[in-house]
Amino acid sequence: MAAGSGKSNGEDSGTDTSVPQVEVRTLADLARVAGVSAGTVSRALAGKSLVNTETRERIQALARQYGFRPNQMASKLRSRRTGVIGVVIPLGHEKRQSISDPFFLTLLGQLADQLTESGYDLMLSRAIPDGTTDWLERITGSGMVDGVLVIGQSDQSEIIDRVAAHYRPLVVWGNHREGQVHCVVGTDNEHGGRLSAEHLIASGARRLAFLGDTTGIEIAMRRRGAAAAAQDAGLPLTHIPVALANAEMGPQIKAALAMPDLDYDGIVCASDLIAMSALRVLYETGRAVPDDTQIVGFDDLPLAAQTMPPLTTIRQEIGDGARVMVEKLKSRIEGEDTSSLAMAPTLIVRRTTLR
Amino acid sequence: MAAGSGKSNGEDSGTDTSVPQVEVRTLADLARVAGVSAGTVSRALAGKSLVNTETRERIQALARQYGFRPNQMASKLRSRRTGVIGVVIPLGHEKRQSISDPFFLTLLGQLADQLTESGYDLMLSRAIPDGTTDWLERITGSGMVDGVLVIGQSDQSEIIDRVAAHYRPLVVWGNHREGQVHCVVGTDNEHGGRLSAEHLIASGARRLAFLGDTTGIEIAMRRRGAAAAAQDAGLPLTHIPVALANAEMGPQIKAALAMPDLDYDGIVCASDLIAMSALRVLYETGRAVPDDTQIVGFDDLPLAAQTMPPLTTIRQEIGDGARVMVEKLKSRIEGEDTSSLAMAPTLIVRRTTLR
DNA sequence: CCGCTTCGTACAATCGATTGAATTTCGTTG
DNA sequence: CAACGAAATTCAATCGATTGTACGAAGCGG
Repeated sequence: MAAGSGKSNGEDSGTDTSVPQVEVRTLADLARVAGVSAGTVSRALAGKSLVNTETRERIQALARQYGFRPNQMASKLRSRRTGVIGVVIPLGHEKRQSISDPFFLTLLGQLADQLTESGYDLMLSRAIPDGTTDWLERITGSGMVDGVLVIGQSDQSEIIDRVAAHYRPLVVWGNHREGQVHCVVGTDNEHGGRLSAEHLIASGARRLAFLGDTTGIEIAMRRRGAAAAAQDAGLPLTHIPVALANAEMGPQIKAALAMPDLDYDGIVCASDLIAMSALRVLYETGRAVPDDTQIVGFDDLPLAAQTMPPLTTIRQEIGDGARVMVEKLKSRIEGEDTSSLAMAPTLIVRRTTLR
Repeated sequence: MAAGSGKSNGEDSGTDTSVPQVEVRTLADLARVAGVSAGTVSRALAGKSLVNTETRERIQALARQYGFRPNQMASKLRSRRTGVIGVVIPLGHEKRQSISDPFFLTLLGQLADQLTESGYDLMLSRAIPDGTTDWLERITGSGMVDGVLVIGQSDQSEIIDRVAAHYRPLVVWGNHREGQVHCVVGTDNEHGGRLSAEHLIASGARRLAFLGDTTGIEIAMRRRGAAAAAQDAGLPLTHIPVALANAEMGPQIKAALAMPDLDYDGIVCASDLIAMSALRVLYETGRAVPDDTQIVGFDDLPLAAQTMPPLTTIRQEIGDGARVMVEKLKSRIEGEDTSSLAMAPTLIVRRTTLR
C-alpha cells in the first residue's frame, strides 16, 4: 500500500515489471488501467474471440502484472455456474464422530483428483447424524454447488431418494437397491460377500462368522451374500455386529471373538479394517491364522498387503469408482440421465486363507 | 411452471400442507407470496430483530413450506464473506499422485470437523506439482474463501511464505523454520526425531538407520533430531531415502533393507506407514522385531496399535493440531496476529522396541 | 389534540462480473 | 465517394441477496 511512495529502485524500471501503484481489485479497475471497458476486459480474460488478439494479450498481461483475479462470487452469481461439486459423507447411524474410515478417505482423495482434473472444485461436508433430515437439501439447495456426490448411503437411503426426486445432479457411492431413484455407483456387495464366504468354504472353513454392523445397506448386502453362500453349502453363519470404524471397534472385536460359546473357523469381515483388528485379536488369543482360523477382508486397502500374514480380501476398485462417479455426475449436470452401476468385486487371495 | 393449471387435489387442501403452485426461487418471489418486500424477507430469514416477530415467523414458515433457500452466491457477493475455508494439500515433490497419506487424510477429517463446528464450509484443493508457483495464489486470490489452511509444507515453503506476506488469513501445518513469515502449527519434529533415536539407543540399539525421504522439511527435521541424538551418543545414523506414501514405498523399503552392506539394529522411521512396511519386510527377511532389529514409527496412527507387534512410535496430536489451526485461522480472519506453535510430541512405547 | 419517539417496512443502491444489443471503427467495393 | 459489412468495443441490464436510509403508522406524554 503506502501509495508507492516513489520507490526508485533501478531494477524495476529497467525490467519493465513496474510495481503497481494503484490497487486493481475489480474488472472496472483493470479496465481503467487498460483504457477499455469492463466488458472488454471480461471477454479478454475469458479468452473469447470477440476481442482483438492484441488487446486481449495486453489485458492479460496487465492482469498478470497487477495480480488481478476476477471475483468468483460475482462471476458465479452471474453465470449461474459455480464450478463446485459438493462431496458429502453422511455419518449416518455412526455416533458423533469424525470421518475416519480409510476406505472413504481414499475414495475422497480419488474424487478430489478426478474433480480437479475436470476443472471442478470440491466442497466437503460431513453430514451430522443429529436426526435432522435436511442435511442433504442444505447442500443441494444452497446454490453453492453444481452437483453433489454422496459417499456412502449408510442408513440414509430414503432421505437421499427424496432429494434425488427433484435434484438431478446427484450421484451416490453405495449399494443399488430395488426401486431406488438416485444414481448409485458402487461395488456389488452381495457378490463380494458371496465370494468371500465361498472362498472360505472352499478353503475348508466350516463354521463361519460375519464381523460387522449391518445397519448400513452396503454391509447388510455383504452379509446377505455371505449368508447365501453359507446356506448353499449347508453351513452356519453367525453374525457378530461390531462398529465399523471408531475407537470402540477394537475392544468390541476382542470381546466378541473371545466369547466362549462362539465357534468359528472362518471369518467374513465387513472391511479390511475390521479384518486387521480381528487378525490382531486372534494372534493375541493364540489362534493361528490361517491354520486355526481363516479370515477374508473387504476393500483391499493398500494396507491389506502389509499385514502379517497379508490379508486375503475382496477388492473394490476405488479409482475406477471415483472416475465413474465423476463421469456420471458430469452427464447429469448436462441434463442426461444415467443408470446406476454395480462394479464386480474381485477376490484377492493372500495368506489369511489356506488356498 | 405451467402456471399452476388449477390442480384441485383434495388431499392437499385438507391437510394444510398445500403444495406450492408458484415456484419460489428468490427472495423477491417469497416476498411476493408473503406480501412484503424483499428486504424484509431477507431480514426475517436472517433472524434480525428489526422485523416484527409475527412477520418473521410467518415468513420463516413460508420459506420452509416452499423449500426456499437463499442463493449463497448472491449472499456471499453482497456480504463479502464466503463462509468457506480453503484446505490445500500440496503434493510438492511427490510425483503426480493422489492424496494418500493417511496422516494427512486424518488431519483433513479433523479439520472438516472443526470447521463445520465453527460454521465454515471446507473447500478442498490438491496443489498440483507441475512446477507452477501460483497454486496457492489461485486459491487465496479467488475470492472464494475467507481463509486458507495448508496441510504440509513439503518443499513449497518459499512459495507459501511469499503468499503469506500479503495474505493474512493463512495457517499452515508443518514445521516452523527460522525467519518464516507464515503461521505454522505442527509438531516439534526435531524433538520427535530425537525422542525416537534416544529411545532406540536406550533400548540397546547401536547401529541406527533413518528411513524416509527428507525433501520435505518436516521429515528433514525428524532426521536432524535423530542424527543429533545419535551423535550425542557417538553412534552412526545411516540415511535411507524412500518414498513417503505411494506405491513405490513398499518395494523401495524392501530393496533398501536388503542391501547387504547395510548394517543396522535400530530404525527411525519417518512415518508409521513406513514403519509398517519395514516391519513387514523385516519379517519376510527373517529378522525378528524387536529382538534383532528395533523400530520406531512416527504419527501414532490408530493403526499403529494394530500391527504385529504393535508399533512403538512418536505421537502427534492430530485432533489438537486441527483445533489449534482452526482457532488461529479464525483469529487471523478477525485481523489479529498469531504466532506459530510447535507441539511437543510424545513417545508411545509398544512392542517394536525392547524397552 | 399535537408533536415526539419507536417500531416496522419499503425503497433503492450496492456487491462485481457477464452478456446481448447497440454503437463505433475501419477496410472494401460498386 | 457513398454505402455496406465485418470486427471491435461500449453500454446497460442482469444475476439475487444485503443494508443504509427514508417513510409511514402507532404509542405516548403534555
